Amino acid sequence: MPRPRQFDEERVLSSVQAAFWDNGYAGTSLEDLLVASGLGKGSLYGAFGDKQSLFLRVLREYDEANDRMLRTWLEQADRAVDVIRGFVIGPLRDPGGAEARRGCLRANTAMELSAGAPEVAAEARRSYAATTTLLAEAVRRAQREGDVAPRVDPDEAAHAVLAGQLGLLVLDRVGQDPAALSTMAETLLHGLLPRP
Amino acid sequence: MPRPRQFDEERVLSSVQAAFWDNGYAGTSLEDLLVASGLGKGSLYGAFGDKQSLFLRVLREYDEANDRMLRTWLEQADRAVDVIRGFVIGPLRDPGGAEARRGCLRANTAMELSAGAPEVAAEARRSYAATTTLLAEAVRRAQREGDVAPRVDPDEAAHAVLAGQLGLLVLDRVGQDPAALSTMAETLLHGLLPRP
DNA sequence: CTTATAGTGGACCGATCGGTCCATCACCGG
DNA sequence: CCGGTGATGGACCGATCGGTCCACTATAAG
Repeated sequence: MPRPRQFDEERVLSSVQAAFWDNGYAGTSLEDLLVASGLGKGSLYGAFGDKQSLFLRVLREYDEANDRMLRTWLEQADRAVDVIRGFVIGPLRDPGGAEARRGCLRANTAMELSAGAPEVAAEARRSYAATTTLLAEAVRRAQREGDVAPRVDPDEAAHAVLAGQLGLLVLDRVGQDPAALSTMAETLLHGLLPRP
Repeated sequence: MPRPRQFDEERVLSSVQAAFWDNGYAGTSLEDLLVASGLGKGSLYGAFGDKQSLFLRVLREYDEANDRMLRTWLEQADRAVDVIRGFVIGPLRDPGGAEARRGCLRANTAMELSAGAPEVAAEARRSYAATTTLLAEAVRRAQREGDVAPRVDPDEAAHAVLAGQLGLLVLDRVGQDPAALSTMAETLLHGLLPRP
Protein backbone atom coordinates (compact mmCIF):
# COMPACT_ATOMS: atom_id res chain seq x y z
CA MET A 1 0.00 0.00 0.00
CA PRO A 2 2.71 2.49 0.79
CA ARG A 3 4.54 4.63 -1.64
CA PRO A 4 7.61 2.83 -3.03
CA ARG A 5 11.14 4.11 -2.86
CA GLN A 6 12.08 6.47 -5.62
CA PHE A 7 15.83 5.89 -5.48
CA ASP A 8 18.16 3.01 -6.24
CA GLU A 9 19.71 1.97 -2.93
CA GLU A 10 22.89 0.71 -4.61
CA ARG A 11 23.44 3.95 -6.46
CA VAL A 12 22.93 5.96 -3.29
CA LEU A 13 25.38 3.84 -1.33
CA SER A 14 27.89 4.10 -4.12
CA SER A 15 27.74 7.89 -4.27
CA VAL A 16 27.85 8.14 -0.48
CA GLN A 17 30.90 5.90 -0.45
CA ALA A 18 32.61 8.18 -2.96
CA ALA A 19 31.89 11.20 -0.76
CA PHE A 20 33.36 9.56 2.34
CA TRP A 21 36.29 8.29 0.32
CA ASP A 22 37.15 11.72 -1.02
CA ASN A 23 36.73 13.74 2.16
CA GLY A 24 36.92 11.38 5.13
CA TYR A 25 34.23 10.93 7.76
CA ALA A 26 34.44 14.24 9.60
CA GLY A 27 35.12 16.05 6.35
CA THR A 28 31.86 14.88 4.81
CA SER A 29 28.86 16.83 6.06
CA LEU A 30 25.23 15.75 5.94
CA GLU A 31 24.80 18.37 3.28
CA ASP A 32 27.55 16.74 1.20
CA LEU A 33 25.82 13.39 1.51
CA LEU A 34 22.48 14.86 0.42
CA VAL A 35 24.04 16.50 -2.62
CA ALA A 36 25.99 13.37 -3.54
CA SER A 37 22.98 11.10 -3.19
CA GLY A 38 20.34 13.51 -4.46
CA LEU A 39 18.08 12.60 -1.55
CA GLY A 40 16.40 14.72 1.09
CA LYS A 41 17.16 14.40 4.75
CA GLY A 42 14.01 12.48 5.52
CA SER A 43 14.73 9.86 2.89
CA LEU A 44 18.34 9.37 3.87
CA TYR A 45 17.54 9.07 7.56
CA GLY A 46 14.52 6.87 6.95
CA ALA A 47 16.50 4.47 4.82
CA PHE A 48 19.90 4.37 6.51
CA GLY A 49 19.68 5.95 9.95
CA ASP A 50 22.16 8.53 11.15
CA LYS A 51 25.53 9.47 9.68
CA GLN A 52 27.52 6.93 11.64
CA SER A 53 25.22 4.02 10.76
CA LEU A 54 25.33 4.97 7.12
CA PHE A 55 29.09 5.20 7.22
CA LEU A 56 29.51 1.85 8.90
CA ARG A 57 27.28 0.24 6.31
CA VAL A 58 29.26 1.80 3.48
CA LEU A 59 32.52 0.74 5.08
CA ARG A 60 31.38 -2.86 5.53
CA GLU A 61 30.23 -3.09 1.93
CA TYR A 62 33.55 -1.65 0.80
CA ASP A 63 35.44 -4.28 2.78
CA GLU A 64 33.23 -7.08 1.49
CA ALA A 65 33.63 -5.93 -2.09
CA ASN A 66 37.41 -5.85 -1.70
CA ASP A 67 37.40 -9.29 -0.17
CA ARG A 68 35.28 -10.67 -3.00
CA MET A 69 37.49 -9.02 -5.59
CA LEU A 70 40.67 -10.48 -4.15
CA ARG A 71 39.05 -13.91 -3.84
CA THR A 72 37.81 -14.10 -7.44
CA TRP A 73 41.05 -12.62 -8.63
CA LEU A 74 42.87 -15.49 -6.97
CA GLU A 75 40.51 -18.03 -8.51
CA GLN A 76 41.09 -16.72 -12.00
CA ALA A 77 44.81 -15.98 -11.89
CA ASP A 78 47.31 -18.39 -13.39
CA ARG A 79 49.87 -17.61 -10.75
CA ALA A 80 49.11 -16.56 -7.20
CA VAL A 81 52.23 -14.44 -7.04
CA ASP A 82 50.76 -12.12 -9.67
CA VAL A 83 47.76 -11.50 -7.46
CA ILE A 84 49.97 -10.67 -4.49
CA ARG A 85 51.94 -8.26 -6.65
CA GLY A 86 48.68 -6.72 -7.85
CA PHE A 87 47.45 -6.38 -4.29
CA VAL A 88 50.51 -4.35 -3.37
CA ILE A 89 50.79 -2.31 -6.53
CA GLY A 90 47.15 -2.03 -7.54
CA PRO A 91 46.06 0.79 -5.25
CA LEU A 92 48.97 2.92 -6.48
CA ARG A 93 48.11 2.80 -10.16
CA ASP A 94 46.20 5.35 -12.18
CA PRO A 95 48.11 8.35 -10.86
CA GLY A 96 46.30 10.85 -13.09
CA GLY A 97 42.93 9.17 -13.32
CA ALA A 98 39.65 10.04 -11.68
CA GLU A 99 40.36 7.84 -8.69
CA ALA A 100 43.84 9.20 -8.19
CA ARG A 101 45.20 9.60 -4.70
CA ARG A 102 42.06 8.53 -2.90
CA GLY A 103 44.03 5.68 -1.41
CA CYS A 104 41.97 3.10 0.43
CA LEU A 105 38.75 3.95 2.21
CA ARG A 106 39.43 1.30 4.82
CA ALA A 107 42.92 2.56 5.66
CA ASN A 108 41.97 6.23 5.51
CA THR A 109 39.05 5.97 7.88
CA ALA A 110 40.74 3.44 10.13
CA MET A 111 43.43 6.01 10.80
CA GLU A 112 40.94 8.82 11.18
CA LEU A 113 38.42 7.13 13.45
CA SER A 114 40.03 4.22 15.30
CA ALA A 115 40.96 6.35 18.28
CA GLY A 116 37.39 7.44 18.94
CA ALA A 117 35.14 4.86 17.28
CA PRO A 118 35.70 1.31 18.53
CA GLU A 119 33.29 -0.14 15.97
CA VAL A 120 35.34 1.25 13.10
CA ALA A 121 38.54 -0.10 14.63
CA ALA A 122 36.89 -3.50 15.12
CA GLU A 123 35.67 -3.58 11.54
CA ALA A 124 39.14 -2.69 10.32
CA ARG A 125 40.68 -5.49 12.40
CA ARG A 126 38.15 -8.01 11.13
CA SER A 127 38.70 -6.96 7.58
CA TYR A 128 42.48 -6.96 7.81
CA ALA A 129 42.36 -10.44 9.29
CA ALA A 130 40.28 -11.64 6.34
CA THR A 131 42.70 -10.07 3.88
CA THR A 132 45.66 -11.65 5.65
CA THR A 133 44.04 -15.06 5.47
CA LEU A 134 43.57 -14.71 1.73
CA LEU A 135 47.13 -13.48 1.31
CA ALA A 136 48.50 -16.41 3.30
CA GLU A 137 46.60 -18.80 1.02
CA ALA A 138 48.05 -17.02 -1.95
CA VAL A 139 51.58 -17.33 -0.57
CA ARG A 140 51.09 -21.06 -0.02
CA ARG A 141 49.87 -21.45 -3.57
CA ALA A 142 52.75 -19.38 -4.91
CA GLN A 143 55.11 -21.71 -3.09
CA ARG A 144 53.42 -24.72 -4.71
CA GLU A 145 53.73 -22.97 -8.05
CA GLY A 146 57.44 -22.47 -7.51
CA ASP A 147 57.37 -18.67 -7.37
CA VAL A 148 58.20 -18.25 -3.69
CA ALA A 149 60.88 -20.00 -1.69
CA PRO A 150 59.54 -22.82 0.50
CA ARG A 151 61.42 -21.54 3.55
CA VAL A 152 59.05 -18.57 3.75
CA ASP A 153 56.41 -18.80 6.48
CA PRO A 154 53.13 -18.04 4.65
CA ASP A 155 51.35 -16.45 7.59
CA GLU A 156 54.26 -14.25 8.57
CA ALA A 157 54.83 -13.23 4.97
CA ALA A 158 51.15 -12.41 4.50
CA HIS A 159 51.15 -10.18 7.57
CA ALA A 160 54.31 -8.41 6.45
CA VAL A 161 53.00 -7.91 2.92
CA LEU A 162 49.85 -6.36 4.35
CA ALA A 163 51.90 -4.00 6.51
CA GLY A 164 54.02 -3.04 3.52
CA GLN A 165 50.97 -2.32 1.39
CA LEU A 166 49.47 -0.16 4.11
CA GLY A 167 52.67 1.83 4.37
CA LEU A 168 52.61 2.41 0.62
CA LEU A 169 49.04 3.68 0.93
CA VAL A 170 50.15 6.22 3.52
CA LEU A 171 52.98 7.44 1.34
CA ASP A 172 50.68 7.49 -1.68
CA ARG A 173 48.24 9.66 0.20
CA VAL A 174 50.82 12.32 0.98
CA GLY A 175 51.70 12.54 -2.70
CA GLN A 176 54.87 10.49 -2.85
CA ASP A 177 56.29 10.09 -6.34
CA PRO A 178 54.59 7.06 -8.02
CA ALA A 179 57.88 5.80 -9.43
CA ALA A 180 59.38 5.73 -5.95
CA LEU A 181 56.30 3.88 -4.70
CA SER A 182 56.68 1.25 -7.41
CA THR A 183 60.28 0.73 -6.46
CA MET A 184 59.32 0.35 -2.81
CA ALA A 185 56.66 -2.19 -3.77
CA GLU A 186 59.21 -4.25 -5.66
CA THR A 187 61.71 -4.06 -2.82
CA LEU A 188 59.07 -5.24 -0.37
CA LEU A 189 57.97 -8.11 -2.60
CA HIS A 190 61.51 -9.27 -3.30
CA GLY A 191 62.46 -9.08 0.35
CA LEU A 192 59.37 -10.72 1.78
CA LEU A 193 58.66 -13.25 -0.97
CA PRO A 194 62.08 -14.37 -2.25
CA ARG A 195 62.15 -16.67 -5.27
CA PRO A 196 63.41 -20.20 -4.59
CA MET B 1 56.87 48.40 28.94
CA PRO B 2 54.22 45.89 27.97
CA ARG B 3 52.86 43.16 30.08
CA PRO B 4 54.94 39.99 29.66
CA ARG B 5 53.53 36.61 28.64
CA GLN B 6 52.18 34.61 31.52
CA PHE B 7 52.58 31.19 29.92
CA ASP B 8 55.47 28.99 28.92
CA GLU B 9 55.34 28.67 25.14
CA GLU B 10 56.97 25.24 25.18
CA ARG B 11 54.46 23.88 27.66
CA VAL B 12 51.57 25.23 25.67
CA LEU B 13 52.84 23.71 22.42
CA SER B 14 53.42 20.42 24.18
CA SER B 15 49.89 20.22 25.57
CA VAL B 16 48.41 21.32 22.25
CA GLN B 17 50.42 18.62 20.52
CA ALA B 18 49.02 16.04 22.90
CA ALA B 19 45.48 17.17 22.15
CA PHE B 20 45.96 16.91 18.38
CA TRP B 21 47.72 13.60 18.82
CA ASP B 22 44.88 12.10 20.81
CA ASN B 23 41.97 13.37 18.76
CA GLY B 24 43.22 14.32 15.32
CA TYR B 25 42.90 17.73 13.72
CA ALA B 26 39.16 17.87 13.06
CA GLY B 27 38.47 16.04 16.31
CA THR B 28 40.20 18.73 18.37
CA SER B 29 38.06 21.82 18.86
CA LEU B 30 39.24 25.27 19.81
CA GLU B 31 37.66 24.64 23.17
CA ASP B 32 39.76 21.50 23.60
CA LEU B 33 42.88 23.49 22.81
CA LEU B 34 41.97 26.17 25.34
CA VAL B 35 41.37 23.61 28.06
CA ALA B 36 44.54 21.71 27.23
CA SER B 37 46.68 24.82 27.19
CA GLY B 38 44.92 26.72 29.96
CA LEU B 39 44.91 29.86 27.83
CA GLY B 40 42.12 32.13 26.71
CA LYS B 41 41.19 32.63 23.11
CA GLY B 42 42.87 35.99 22.83
CA SER B 43 46.18 34.68 24.11
CA LEU B 44 46.18 31.63 21.90
CA TYR B 45 45.30 33.60 18.77
CA GLY B 46 47.67 36.40 19.61
CA ALA B 47 50.57 34.04 20.08
CA PHE B 48 49.99 31.37 17.44
CA GLY B 49 47.37 32.54 14.95
CA ASP B 50 44.46 30.41 13.89
CA LYS B 51 43.93 26.68 14.39
CA GLN B 52 45.62 25.60 11.19
CA SER B 53 48.73 27.72 11.79
CA LEU B 54 49.01 26.38 15.30
CA PHE B 55 48.64 22.84 14.06
CA LEU B 56 51.26 23.24 11.34
CA ARG B 57 53.69 24.66 13.86
CA VAL B 58 53.07 21.77 16.24
CA LEU B 59 53.44 19.27 13.41
CA ARG B 60 56.72 20.77 12.22
CA GLU B 61 58.15 20.73 15.73
CA TYR B 62 57.05 17.12 16.13
CA ASP B 63 58.83 16.17 12.92
CA GLU B 64 61.96 18.06 13.90
CA ALA B 65 62.02 16.45 17.32
CA ASN B 66 61.69 13.00 15.78
CA ASP B 67 64.45 13.76 13.34
CA ARG B 68 66.74 14.97 16.10
CA MET B 69 65.93 11.93 18.22
CA LEU B 70 66.75 9.50 15.44
CA ARG B 71 69.95 11.38 14.61
CA THR B 72 71.32 11.44 18.15
CA TRP B 73 70.21 7.87 18.63
CA LEU B 74 72.34 6.90 15.66
CA GLU B 75 75.29 8.84 16.99
CA GLN B 76 75.17 7.11 20.33
CA ALA B 77 74.32 3.57 19.28
CA ASP B 78 76.99 0.90 19.05
CA ARG B 79 75.31 -0.74 16.08
CA ALA B 80 73.19 1.02 13.50
CA VAL B 81 71.03 -2.04 13.01
CA ASP B 82 69.75 -1.66 16.57
CA VAL B 83 68.54 1.83 15.77
CA ILE B 84 66.72 0.61 12.68
CA ARG B 85 65.07 -2.11 14.72
CA GLY B 86 64.12 0.47 17.33
CA PHE B 87 62.70 2.74 14.66
CA VAL B 88 60.38 -0.01 13.48
CA ILE B 89 59.45 -1.45 16.87
CA GLY B 90 59.61 1.67 19.03
CA PRO B 91 56.23 3.20 18.24
CA LEU B 92 54.54 -0.12 19.07
CA ARG B 93 55.86 -0.43 22.60
CA ASP B 94 54.18 0.52 25.83
CA PRO B 95 50.86 -1.13 24.98
CA GLY B 96 49.25 -0.32 28.32
CA GLY B 97 51.01 2.93 29.09
CA ALA B 98 49.80 6.48 28.96
CA GLU B 99 50.91 6.93 25.39
CA ALA B 100 49.33 3.69 24.25
CA ARG B 101 47.83 3.47 20.80
CA ARG B 102 48.34 7.07 19.89
CA GLY B 103 50.46 5.95 17.00
CA CYS B 104 52.38 8.66 15.24
CA LEU B 105 51.12 12.22 14.97
CA ARG B 106 52.75 12.61 11.59
CA ALA B 107 51.18 9.49 10.10
CA ASN B 108 47.79 10.06 11.71
CA THR B 109 47.35 13.58 10.46
CA ALA B 110 48.96 12.88 7.10
CA MET B 111 46.21 10.36 6.45
CA GLU B 112 43.52 12.63 7.82
CA LEU B 113 44.48 15.86 6.07
CA SER B 114 46.56 15.15 2.99
CA ALA B 115 43.54 15.05 0.70
CA GLY B 116 42.42 18.55 1.61
CA ALA B 117 45.47 20.34 3.00
CA PRO B 118 48.40 20.48 0.58
CA GLU B 119 50.68 22.07 3.19
CA VAL B 120 50.25 19.11 5.51
CA ALA B 121 50.93 16.68 2.67
CA ALA B 122 54.02 18.64 1.70
CA GLU B 123 55.30 18.68 5.27
CA ALA B 124 54.75 14.93 5.50
CA ARG B 125 56.67 14.35 2.27
CA ARG B 126 59.53 16.55 3.41
CA SER B 127 59.68 14.81 6.75
CA TYR B 128 59.49 11.31 5.30
CA ALA B 129 62.31 12.16 2.92
CA ALA B 130 64.46 13.28 5.84
CA THR B 131 63.70 10.10 7.76
CA THR B 132 64.51 7.98 4.72
CA THR B 133 67.86 9.71 4.32
CA LEU B 134 68.74 8.94 7.93
CA LEU B 135 67.60 5.35 7.54
CA ALA B 136 69.70 4.91 4.40
CA GLU B 137 72.74 6.17 6.27
CA ALA B 138 71.96 3.71 9.03
CA VAL B 139 71.71 0.85 6.55
CA ARG B 140 75.07 1.76 5.04
CA ARG B 141 76.63 1.81 8.49
CA ALA B 142 75.00 -1.48 9.39
CA GLN B 143 76.55 -2.95 6.27
CA ARG B 144 79.96 -1.65 7.31
CA GLU B 145 79.39 -3.13 10.76
CA GLY B 146 78.62 -6.50 9.21
CA ASP B 147 74.98 -6.67 10.32
CA VAL B 148 73.38 -6.33 6.90
CA ALA B 149 74.29 -8.10 3.69
CA PRO B 150 76.29 -5.93 1.28
CA ARG B 151 74.03 -6.84 -1.63
CA VAL B 152 71.23 -4.76 -0.11
CA ASP B 153 70.65 -1.36 -1.76
CA PRO B 154 70.65 1.08 1.18
CA ASP B 155 68.24 3.58 -0.36
CA GLU B 156 65.75 0.97 -1.47
CA ALA B 157 65.93 -0.80 1.85
CA ALA B 158 65.43 2.48 3.71
CA HIS B 159 62.32 3.28 1.70
CA ALA B 160 60.91 -0.19 2.23
CA VAL B 161 61.62 -0.12 5.96
CA LEU B 162 59.80 3.19 6.19
CA ALA B 163 56.80 1.76 4.36
CA GLY B 164 56.77 -1.26 6.63
CA GLN B 165 56.90 0.88 9.74
CA LEU B 166 54.03 3.01 8.49
CA GLY B 167 51.94 -0.09 7.85
CA LEU B 168 52.62 -1.27 11.40
CA LEU B 169 51.45 2.11 12.67
CA VAL B 170 48.17 1.70 10.81
CA LEU B 171 47.62 -1.78 12.23
CA ASP B 172 48.63 -0.58 15.67
CA ARG B 173 46.06 2.18 15.50
CA VAL B 174 43.20 -0.22 14.81
CA GLY B 175 44.16 -2.23 17.86
CA GLN B 176 46.04 -5.13 16.32
CA ASP B 177 47.51 -7.56 18.84
CA PRO B 178 50.95 -6.24 19.93
CA ALA B 179 52.49 -9.70 19.72
CA ALA B 180 51.40 -10.00 16.09
CA LEU B 181 52.83 -6.56 15.40
CA SER B 182 56.18 -7.57 16.87
CA THR B 183 56.26 -10.65 14.69
CA MET B 184 55.48 -8.54 11.63
CA ALA B 185 58.26 -6.14 12.55
CA GLU B 186 60.75 -8.98 12.78
CA THR B 187 59.56 -10.46 9.49
CA LEU B 188 59.98 -7.10 7.78
CA LEU B 189 63.44 -6.56 9.23
CA HIS B 190 64.66 -10.03 8.34
CA GLY B 191 63.26 -9.79 4.83
CA LEU B 192 64.45 -6.29 4.03
CA LEU B 193 67.76 -6.29 5.92
CA PRO B 194 69.12 -9.84 5.60
CA ARG B 195 72.27 -10.68 7.52
CA PRO B 196 75.36 -11.39 5.41
C1' DC C 1 -12.71 6.30 -5.47
C1' DT C 2 -11.28 5.98 -0.77
C1' DT C 3 -8.02 5.15 2.58
C1' DA C 4 -4.03 3.59 4.98
C1' DT C 5 0.83 3.72 4.62
C1' DA C 6 5.40 4.76 3.84
C1' DG C 7 8.36 8.02 1.11
C1' DT C 8 9.80 12.76 0.53
C1' DG C 9 12.19 17.07 1.28
C1' DG C 10 12.51 21.20 3.40
C1' DA C 11 11.63 24.02 7.61
C1' DC C 12 13.47 24.15 11.80
C1' DC C 13 16.16 22.98 16.10
C1' DG C 14 19.83 23.50 19.69
C1' DA C 15 24.67 22.82 19.91
C1' DT C 16 28.95 23.75 18.57
C1' DC C 17 32.15 25.22 15.28
C1' DG C 18 36.29 28.61 14.32
C1' DG C 19 37.12 33.30 14.77
C1' DT C 20 36.76 38.46 16.19
C1' DC C 21 36.53 42.08 19.39
C1' DC C 22 37.22 44.71 23.32
C1' DA C 23 37.18 46.14 28.27
C1' DT C 24 40.36 45.19 31.60
C1' DC C 25 44.76 44.09 33.53
C1' DA C 26 49.70 43.84 34.73
C1' DC C 27 53.93 45.27 33.83
C1' DC C 28 58.05 48.36 32.93
C1' DG C 29 60.38 52.64 31.32
C1' DG C 30 60.28 57.20 32.37
C1' DC D 1 53.96 57.31 40.66
C1' DC D 2 52.36 57.37 36.40
C1' DG D 3 51.39 56.33 31.33
C1' DG D 4 51.38 53.41 27.58
C1' DT D 5 51.70 48.92 25.71
C1' DG D 6 50.86 44.32 24.91
C1' DA D 7 48.72 40.29 27.33
C1' DT D 8 44.44 38.44 28.79
C1' DG D 9 40.03 35.97 28.62
C1' DG D 10 35.40 36.10 28.03
C1' DA D 11 31.42 38.10 25.49
C1' DC D 12 29.86 37.71 21.17
C1' DC D 13 29.43 36.57 16.12
C1' DG D 14 27.64 34.22 11.89
C1' DA D 15 28.06 29.77 9.88
C1' DT D 16 27.50 25.22 9.96
C1' DC D 17 27.06 21.02 12.31
C1' DG D 18 24.04 16.54 12.86
C1' DG D 19 19.43 15.52 13.71
C1' DT D 20 14.13 15.97 14.23
C1' DC D 21 9.72 16.98 12.66
C1' DC D 22 5.92 17.41 9.79
C1' DA D 23 2.90 18.78 5.96
C1' DC D 24 2.57 16.86 1.72
C1' DT D 25 2.77 13.14 -1.92
C1' DA D 26 2.47 8.91 -4.41
C1' DT D 27 1.11 4.48 -4.23
C1' DA D 28 -1.48 0.01 -3.83
C1' DA D 29 -5.12 -2.61 -1.42
C1' DG D 30 -9.91 -2.78 -0.63
